[in-house]
Amino acid sequence: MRTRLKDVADNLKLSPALVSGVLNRRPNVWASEETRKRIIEAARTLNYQPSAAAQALSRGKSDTVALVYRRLEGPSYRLAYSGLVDTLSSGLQASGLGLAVANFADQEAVLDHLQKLAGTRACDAVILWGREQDTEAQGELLEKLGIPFLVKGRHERDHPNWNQIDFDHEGMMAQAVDHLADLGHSRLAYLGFPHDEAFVRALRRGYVQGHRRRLGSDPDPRFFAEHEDLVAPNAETINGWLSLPEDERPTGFVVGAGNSAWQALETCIAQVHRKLGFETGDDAAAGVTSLFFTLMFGNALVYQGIEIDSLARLALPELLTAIERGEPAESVHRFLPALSPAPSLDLLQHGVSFSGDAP
Amino acid sequence: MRTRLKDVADNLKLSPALVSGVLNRRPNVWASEETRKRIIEAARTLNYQPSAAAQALSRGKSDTVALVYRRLEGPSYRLAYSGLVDTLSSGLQASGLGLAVANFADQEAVLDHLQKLAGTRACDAVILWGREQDTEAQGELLEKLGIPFLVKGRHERDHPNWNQIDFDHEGMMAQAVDHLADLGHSRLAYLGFPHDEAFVRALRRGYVQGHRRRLGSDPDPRFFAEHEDLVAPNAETINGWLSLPEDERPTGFVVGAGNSAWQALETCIAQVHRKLGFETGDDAAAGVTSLFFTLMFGNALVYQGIEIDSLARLALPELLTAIERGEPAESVHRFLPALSPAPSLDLLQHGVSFSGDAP
DNA sequence: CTGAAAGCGCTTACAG
DNA sequence: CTGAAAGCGCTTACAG
Repeated sequence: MRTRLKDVADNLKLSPALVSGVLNRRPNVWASEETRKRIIEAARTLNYQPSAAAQALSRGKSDTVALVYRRLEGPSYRLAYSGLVDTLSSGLQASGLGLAVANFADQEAVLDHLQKLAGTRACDAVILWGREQDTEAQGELLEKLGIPFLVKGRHERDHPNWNQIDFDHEGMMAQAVDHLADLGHSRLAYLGFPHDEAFVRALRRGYVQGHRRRLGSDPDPRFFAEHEDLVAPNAETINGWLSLPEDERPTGFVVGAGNSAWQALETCIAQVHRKLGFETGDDAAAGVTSLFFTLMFGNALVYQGIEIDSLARLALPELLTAIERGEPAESVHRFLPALSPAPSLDLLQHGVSFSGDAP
Repeated sequence: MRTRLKDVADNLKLSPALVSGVLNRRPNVWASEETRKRIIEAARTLNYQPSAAAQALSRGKSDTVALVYRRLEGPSYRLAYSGLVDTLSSGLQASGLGLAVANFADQEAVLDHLQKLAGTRACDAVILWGREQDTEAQGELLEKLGIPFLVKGRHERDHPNWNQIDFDHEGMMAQAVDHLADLGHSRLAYLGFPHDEAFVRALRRGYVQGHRRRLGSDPDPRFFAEHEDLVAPNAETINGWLSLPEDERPTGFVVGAGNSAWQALETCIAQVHRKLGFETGDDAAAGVTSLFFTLMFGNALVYQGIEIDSLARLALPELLTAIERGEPAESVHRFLPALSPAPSLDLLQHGVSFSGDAP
């Protein structure tokens, strides 16, 4: 049988109220040092653990934060979330809070669940993760329901007062431009995603603004391409660029896309007997990659494994404060990761060479 | 203000007990169809949601399952877990159960937390994930505490009665041997991990037994190598194999290791102007890879993205039954995925060739 | 078919 | 410094 508060109190011939007060360090509870010691000792000896349900019921809070999101298909989404739960759970645990996770296939189910969470009081706060097109309505619902929340994404325009967190995509692209300019490249090209999502727009914007600021001009529109995450369409565009006269073609590449763009870039460049690198005469590239990525031929600086958990770690304190105070947190967090060298197989050092075929 | 059971009852001039009984479809509650309809309708209208805490307290169960694990460092571990939480959460949700997640840096903290979970009754069952060396003691603790649990891993020897789930690593390796033999290869080599973990041993065992069964002999001990997940040591071994006389060297490769082994294999084979493939004259390989993996030069059948969530999906029903019955589930589940073609860049089709240097 | 009552295990004023 | 009492919002026999 589990030991209850009453058991501890009976054991010490004290009232449950006093034992409860001491164990919870309640400020206006007066007990001699001696009594406190006995209480704490007895609780330990009897292995007393307060019932979570009873505490939740009487305190009116669950000491639980819910992570709620719409499930997205495909391994890249999975990847993008990996590590998130780890970080959230351990961060919350450190503050004595539990993490409940719930995900659903469609937005309607998510909204239903949020409504239910509010009704059953199963959590004190919510963390929303996912694409802005989903999280926006989710946040609005929580706002209406008066539940503190933290949302991943870029809602600064329509909801500047939301507690929100995301990468500083603009800054990331600007850093990439700076790096290439530092290496001496002035004709830059951009490989991005074609999607109409907030982070894609931010990458785009960051590239354009970085280009203006650092190189004093708008990017050459010929050298701006956005393709799905497939090798072939990227390769076609890149081959077009590379077939231009030597003094016209781009030599620096900013990547705001996935691994397929990188693979196309490396392959195409190798086929014209060049490579990505940091030396004079090398072409150069910088930008984002997926979590697992290895260059085959050359070297480049990348945002690799840009850790989604950095985000969580950054915004969690604010959320915790909001939970304690019971009022919404208001803050926009943007995280700017650093460029670092991508791992490379350095195949060119190991006997690989190319004839001139195009993919 | 939230609406409580009492509000619904007052509204209908009924007793809370009746309303509760009808809403929970309790069998020995008698109410006219008309009354039932009115109750359900009123609950809907008033947006009544029973308090999770109150239900947990009075029912003595939390309708929550806890996923507890020791946090392992490194992206490959992350990857191996990605998708797990998605699957568990949605699977449990479908049965009206919530998922609580807690992870800790070290084993001691995990055990503490399990003890606490038992004491606070914060969950009805636990799912343990991680390496056998950790989960074994965790499972033993839960067994002692009398909490139903499901554990990922291979505990069939010491705890055959545990509800446990893992891949059929033996079967996977045997399938790989069969595939290579089907292609006509008889001199096989094995690239594995050097670790003393249950799944590594199972891969090893599966290869050896598969080799015996299909090829009628023990594997050639010269062609058996286990290296850390790094390219260089794998490449050294493979180069040794490839330098043997044509009619002695292995032509089929079973991989029970990570992407580095594959990268070494591909590079070394390409440098002797061969490639992995399914045609006569090709070398061939089959085995496990990490979630994100692309061949550069050739083709092979792999267990790619062997989905950890298949495991969860497979064992969850059993766990749910155990929770309902309140007694431990007893069952060993092994999941055998199918080999499928790895994605390939097919660089050999696109102008890549090799000189003879060694990595 | 229906309702009053006790109980789940805590917390929180409040009176001493 | 201490203890009796009410309350959190349900569920569950139990008596009608």
